[in-house]
Amino acid sequence: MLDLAILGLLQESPMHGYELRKQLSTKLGTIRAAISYGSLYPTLRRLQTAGWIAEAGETPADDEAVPPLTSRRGRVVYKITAEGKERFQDLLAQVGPEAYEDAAFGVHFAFFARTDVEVRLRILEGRRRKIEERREGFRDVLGRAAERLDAYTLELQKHGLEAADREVRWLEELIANERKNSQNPPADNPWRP
Amino acid sequence: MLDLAILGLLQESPMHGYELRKQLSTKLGTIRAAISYGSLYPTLRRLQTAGWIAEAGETPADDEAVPPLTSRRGRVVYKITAEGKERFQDLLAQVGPEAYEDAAFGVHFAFFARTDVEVRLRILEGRRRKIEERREGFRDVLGRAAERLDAYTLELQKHGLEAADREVRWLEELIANERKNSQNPPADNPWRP
DNA sequence: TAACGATGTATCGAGCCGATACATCGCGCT
DNA sequence: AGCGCGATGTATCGGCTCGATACATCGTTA
Repeated sequence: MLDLAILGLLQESPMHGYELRKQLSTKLGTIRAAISYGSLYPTLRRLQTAGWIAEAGETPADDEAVPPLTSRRGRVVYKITAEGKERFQDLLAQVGPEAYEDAAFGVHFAFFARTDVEVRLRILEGRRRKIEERREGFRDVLGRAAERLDAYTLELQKHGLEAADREVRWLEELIANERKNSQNPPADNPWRP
Repeated sequence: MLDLAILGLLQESPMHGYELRKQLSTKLGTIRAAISYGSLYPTLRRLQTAGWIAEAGETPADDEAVPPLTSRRGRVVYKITAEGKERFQDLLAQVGPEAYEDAAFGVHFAFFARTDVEVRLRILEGRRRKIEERREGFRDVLGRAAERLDAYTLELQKHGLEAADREVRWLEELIANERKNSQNPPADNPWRP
């Protein structure tokens, strides 16, 4: 899940850890909050071991000795490898039920511009079903057990129901748009690097 | 965080793990999804070791031998202890910055009916500040960097902004209500067991 | 009575987070 | 010049949590 996100970002341009984290935070909106370094760095090492990414060297220039003193660790820039790009495409295409969860959905959605239309539709519809179920859960509680709940729990349920409802409508718009655009030529796939 | 939730529920009535999980899921609305058994059972044991909760026995009745055969594990009902009730009150009152995070906020909110007004206000206002910051983050991205983003990322940001905006308004309503009710006698603290 | 789904307890590996430590860089203040 | 301070940057550790899995019992229905 983090794998997909990192590979996707590195595909746009080489980057080091800190930058990666920042881009992730903004790109993923509410759904996925911020990624922590305790997850990021181990993942980077795992990806490097697997061969999906490699260090990019940051122009070593012409020094005689390697580090003069004070170990000098400096920033580590990573770039994606050819195998990494394949892996990215695989991850993009293979959509299991976990892709509808909050976090994973956010990541998948963030790279929709590089995803096939059919896959996009599959994900959006799966997500919609999931949120619809959540919405029905709220409805049930409010309908069947409202009198047994205190005022605050009730308020929380009402707010949850409304949020779910909005999200379903949002997804519906997106789905309708995909269908329309897949009829006549999509004109463009607006992704600006 | 799970501690608070479990102690709170057990205060309403003794319960076993499975039931605990169900109640949690519905009571906590969207904010906190479902709690997994991999978290629940270890936590229960920890709480029991600490002395906050104890097994309630489930009416052992009058059997001569303990388990006839087939180890017969059966359901384990837990009840809260006196120390546990103290602990619950402590956890309710001590509101650090972590109480404004999604998960913790949901749990705290779920037990607002048994929380002091000042504490309720502190939590609601802290939460509002947090969501306001999140909202500003979305605004910044949409204002400053909109032209550099692809259509889907843009859409995600817009949806995030709208959701954050709604939540701020919701919190504002709740805060206004608290203030109003803390002026004249609250009339009642509607919590039905 | 046999099958099946809901109920129920429990563990394991892996992922992820928050806190923490440490180092460097650029900037402004005095 | 010197000093501090916040942003940038890499890295680890303990602990919590999740998803998957296993296993057992109960009630209902075919």
